[in-house]
Amino acid sequence: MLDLDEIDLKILNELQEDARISHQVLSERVGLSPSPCSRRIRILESKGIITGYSAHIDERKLGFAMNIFVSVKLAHQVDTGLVSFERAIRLCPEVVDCWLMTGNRDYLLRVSVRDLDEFEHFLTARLTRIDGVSSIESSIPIRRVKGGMSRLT
Amino acid sequence: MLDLDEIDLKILNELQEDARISHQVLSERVGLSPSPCSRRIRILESKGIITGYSAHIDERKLGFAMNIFVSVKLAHQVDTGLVSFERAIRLCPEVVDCWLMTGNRDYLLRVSVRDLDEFEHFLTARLTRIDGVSSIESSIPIRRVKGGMSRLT
DNA sequence: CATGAAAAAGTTCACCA
DNA sequence: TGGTGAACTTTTTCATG
Repeated sequence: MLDLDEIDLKILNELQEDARISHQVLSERVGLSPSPCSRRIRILESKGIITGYSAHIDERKLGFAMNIFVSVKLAHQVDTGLVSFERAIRLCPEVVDCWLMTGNRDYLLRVSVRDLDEFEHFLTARLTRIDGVSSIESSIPIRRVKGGMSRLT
Repeated sequence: MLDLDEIDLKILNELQEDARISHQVLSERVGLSPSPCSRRIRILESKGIITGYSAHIDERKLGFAMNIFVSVKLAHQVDTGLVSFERAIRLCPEVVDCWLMTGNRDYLLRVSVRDLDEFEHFLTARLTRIDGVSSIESSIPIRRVKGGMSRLT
């Protein structure tokens, strides 16, 4: 079903580092000519191994200088909690990352804000108003050491 | 210095959702013609607002089905701890994300592994062997609810 | 900033090895 | 599967309004 060889992994690696590289340059780097190269790309896309392409945007340059991790626990009695909580979270522009954790109704969020004032507003005007939210814990990172790329090897 | 208008934000949004969109289609969507559109893109790149383009790869399809968050605390006495720890982390293919947290010598990692066996190997053969690592706590997410995009608004 | 045309570059396809 | 070359599309640049 998958059958990825070394060349496919090289292609994935190159496209992960620069999605707008031309097929010509890409084909030279992976040691192929352009045609089979673009064929392989289309196969990788159709198999769902490549799921899309996106521009990387420097959030700090747009004014979102702060990241904050927030652990959220939902109240035990709320039965439709997960679905409605997740729907609410997806509508928050501040939340850039959200994981459902093992353990009961535990979420880990990463929120992106301009400053602490905006974070306080996010907490009071949004997060605490979502139905079923019972406890919140925040921690503040200083900087990102590594990130943004998928594991390939 | 920045001077981003509505159209620039639309461009960023479109490129974040599909970095390989053609300039023609993009220009239609943002309500411009292709020439000024590509000029704006180049400006956004040169200002460092767009920092790159990358393919999204489905890690699960490559066999990396599990994510694990790992909190690491470094021993207090290790002075060159941060630099050498970070260098070691950058060399671990399993670590897809790493944040330096506030609080003393605290890191939050996200590691991507095939299964618990590989995770155990990562812990015993890699992480615990890095100089200065004093305590480790793991938590396992069930699924990602939201993620992968930068905040724009 | 829009338009339109021309030049350059990139992509895709049929066909052969 | 990979290579070649032709047909096609897209991108870039420029003159003009």
